[in-house]
Amino acid sequence: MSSLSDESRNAFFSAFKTWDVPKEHFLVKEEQVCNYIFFVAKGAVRIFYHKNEKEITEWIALDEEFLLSIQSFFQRSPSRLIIQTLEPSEIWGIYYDDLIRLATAHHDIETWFRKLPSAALILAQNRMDSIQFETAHQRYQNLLNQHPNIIKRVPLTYIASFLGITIETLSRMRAKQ
Amino acid sequence: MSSLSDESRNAFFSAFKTWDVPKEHFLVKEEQVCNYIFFVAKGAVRIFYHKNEKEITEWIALDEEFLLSIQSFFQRSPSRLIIQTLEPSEIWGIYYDDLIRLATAHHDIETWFRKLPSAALILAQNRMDSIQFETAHQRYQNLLNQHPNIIKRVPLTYIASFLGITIETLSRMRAKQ
DNA sequence: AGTGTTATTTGATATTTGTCAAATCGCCGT
DNA sequence: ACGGCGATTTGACAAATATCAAATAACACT
Repeated sequence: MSSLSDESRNAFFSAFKTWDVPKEHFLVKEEQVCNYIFFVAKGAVRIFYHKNEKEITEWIALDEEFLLSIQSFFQRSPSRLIIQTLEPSEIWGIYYDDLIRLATAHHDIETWFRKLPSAALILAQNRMDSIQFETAHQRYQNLLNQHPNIIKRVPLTYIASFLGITIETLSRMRAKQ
Repeated sequence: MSSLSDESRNAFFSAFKTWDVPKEHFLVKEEQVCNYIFFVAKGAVRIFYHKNEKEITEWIALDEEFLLSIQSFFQRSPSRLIIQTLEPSEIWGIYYDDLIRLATAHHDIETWFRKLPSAALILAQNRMDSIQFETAHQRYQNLLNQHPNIIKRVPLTYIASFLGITIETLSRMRAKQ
């Protein structure tokens, strides 16, 4: 994003649609195609999937963060991931076809756009790393350091699910500072 | 790959270079750019990275499997991942520039190529899922079912590292069938 | 074949985290 | 302010896996 020219950036932001959505509104439902790259202008949104009967939180985006189902958006296929607001939120979104049009017209947008999946892959690998090699306590501390607002604003269930631990364990960690 | 026309497939395979490499040969060293998509025609290759002082196995490819550092190959940036043979192997590789040339000439190759990062993302997410929600024993059983040859041919250290458990635990699992 | 080296197995114990149950807190609507 | 209900905390205990140490097995080289 920082790599875009002013002109491209303007074109990019002009293409956004905006919505005011209530709490627990679905931006992408299960098996829907994710047609937008979303930007959470204000609010809180979780991205999760179903595993057995449970809902597994993959990420929680607060104010001024992008999110989407990369796989669904890029492969134009139904999404395993579900995207839902946790608070009343102001959401922006750029539609797939519009983004393709922009990418055709602006080479730097094209470049940015093309890098998204492999950038997401790096994030996924980092997260895997953290689940595999860090203790639950370290993961909690990292989240606390890097995203204190998530800890403050979001109910324990979602955080515990994101960290891959039980609510009880998370509660105990929180207790000893 | 199965989606390619015969013509494209021929063009694709003609573009491969081939090498006979000894055991413990590096196909990609740390911080090098991964310039090839590799195909392990015969042999065994591990892909791993350094975490603290340790080597973490990300995957082990045996005969007739593709592998590469997606992130490095697509972003043209230094690889965190290291690729090294575990046995004397016959390796094929298609060079980045050649693949780009092919993708320009053959639309189905372009499509295949473009999907690689988001396809890899799905695999990464599945693996994360398995690390997060399956027990070590389940992961071992799955590997045994899906890739029995890895268990047979590859030293415990690499397998244990891939499964995210200690050698001792793996040895014990193996003991009780 | 014999020796040194590395890989694997086995045992005892510690640690981390999960599970189940119950108590308490905090918020929402009236 | 009150009652109710979901969210969070706390406790006791169980399960899975790691750690450390030692024994044994497999292998590579002369």
